[in-house]
Amino acid sequence: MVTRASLSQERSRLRRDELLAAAIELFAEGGSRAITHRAVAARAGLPSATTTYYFESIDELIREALGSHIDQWTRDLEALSAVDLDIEVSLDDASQFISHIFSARGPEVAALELAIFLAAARAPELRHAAAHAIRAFEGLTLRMLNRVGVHDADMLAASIVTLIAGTAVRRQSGLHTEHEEARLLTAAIRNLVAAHALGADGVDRTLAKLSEKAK
Amino acid sequence: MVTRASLSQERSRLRRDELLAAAIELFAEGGSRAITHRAVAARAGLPSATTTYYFESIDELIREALGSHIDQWTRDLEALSAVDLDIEVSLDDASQFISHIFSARGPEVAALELAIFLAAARAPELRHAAAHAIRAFEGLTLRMLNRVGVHDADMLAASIVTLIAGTAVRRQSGLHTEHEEARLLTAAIRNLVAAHALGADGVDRTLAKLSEKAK
DNA sequence: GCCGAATTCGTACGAACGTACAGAAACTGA
DNA sequence: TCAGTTTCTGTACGTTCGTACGAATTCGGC
Repeated sequence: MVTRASLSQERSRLRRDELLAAAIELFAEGGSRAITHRAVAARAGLPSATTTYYFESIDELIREALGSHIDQWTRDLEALSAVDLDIEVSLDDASQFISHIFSARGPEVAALELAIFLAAARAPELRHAAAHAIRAFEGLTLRMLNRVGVHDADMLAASIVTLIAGTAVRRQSGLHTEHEEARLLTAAIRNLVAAHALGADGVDRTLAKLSEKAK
Repeated sequence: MVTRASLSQERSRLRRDELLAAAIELFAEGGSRAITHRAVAARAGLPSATTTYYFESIDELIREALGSHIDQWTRDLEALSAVDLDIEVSLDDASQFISHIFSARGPEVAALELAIFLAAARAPELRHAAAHAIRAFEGLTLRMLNRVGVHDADMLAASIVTLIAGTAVRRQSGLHTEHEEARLLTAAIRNLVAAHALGADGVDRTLAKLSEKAK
C-alpha cells in the first residue's frame, strides 16, 4: 500500500485524499455497499485503476476513509476546545452552543457521523480513533462548563455528550420536528446542570421528597 | 416476491424466517456487505436458490431482514409495556430497570440494534418502523414513570430514552467500563427525575442561583 | 538533458455476484 | 388416487467485483 506520508508528490497526496472523500460521499448515500473501486474512482473523476495504486485492498480503502473522517471530526472538536473563551459565556450560551454542535447540521449529517462512528468502533484498527473522538467531545463539553461551578463536572460533561449522541439517534426516526428535538435537548441539558448544581445530597433529598409524595 | 403471508405451508414460512435470521447474523458480523444470496442461504443451511424464491431482490431481502428485526424489537417493548405493574415500583427500581433494558445486553447487541435502526431510518420503506420503535420505547419509559408524580412526564420519558440511546452509542467507544457506563446512566436518569421533580420554576431558580455564584 | 524512481492508467482475468428458469418434488383438495 | 398448485433446487447466464500488471508518462536529483 502507498501510505499518504510515503507519497512524495503533492498531486498524489491530493488525489489520495480525493479518493477518500469520494468514498465517504458514497458511504453517505448508500452505505458501505456502495463503496467499490470503480465507483470511488468514478466519483472522484479519476481512472478506475487509481484506487488499487493507493490502497492495498477495498477494505483498507474503507477503513482509511472512515478513519480519516473520524480523525478530522476529532481535530475539529479539539480546535474548538483550544479557542480561548475570553468572553463571558453564560450558561444558556454554552448550552445553546453545545446543543448546536449536533443539531445545527441536518439529521443526514448526524446519520453519517453515527454510521461512521459505529463502523469505526467495530473495526479493531479504528477503535482507538472512535474512543479519541468521544474523548475530544467530552473535553470540549467539559471546557464549556468550566466556568460553571458545579459538582462532578466530568460526569455532567459525560452525561451531556450522552444526551447529544442520543438526540442524534432519535432524530433519525423523524418522530419529532428538528425544532422540538433541539428544544428537548436544551431543556434536558438545563435539567442536568440544575441537578448537578443541587449536588448529590440535594438530588437525594429531592427524590426522597418525591417518593414520600407518591405514597 | 413471495410474502410471508402468501405462503400456505408452515415449513415455507419457517424457512423464510430462517433466511431473515441468517441475514441478520451476517449483518451483525460484517455489515450489509456480508449479506449476499449465497452467504445467507449457506448460513441458514439451505440451497443457494432458496433466497431468490422468497425475495424479489437482495435489497428486498436486506430491507425485510432489518424491518422484521426492528418490528420484533418494537413488539418486545410493547409486550413489556402491557405487563401490569401491580407491585409497588420504587423510583430506583424503575431507573434500574430502564437502564438495564440496554445495558444488560452487551455492547455488541447495542451496536447491532443501533446499526439496524440507522439503516432502517435511512430507507423510506422502514422509516415508519424505526419511528414506531422509538415511540414504543418512549411509551414503555413513560409507563414506568406513571407512578412518579412529576412535571412534564412525556418530556422526561423522551429525555431518558435519549440518554439510553446515547449510552448505547458511547459504549461502542470502549472508553469506559460497562460498569461505569451503567453507573453514569443511572445517575443521569436520577438527576433528570430530580430536576423534573423541581419543576420548571425550581430549575430556573437553581440555575439563576448558579449564575449568581459564578460572578 | 538524462536516469532511476514515482506515478498514471488502459486492459485483463478469475471469482463472486444477482438473477432467471426449468424440471423435480411435495403438498392440497376433490 | 389424481390433477393442479405450491415449493424446492441444480444449473447457468451476464454483470460487476477485486486485483494484478505492464507500458506510458511524469517527476526529482544530478
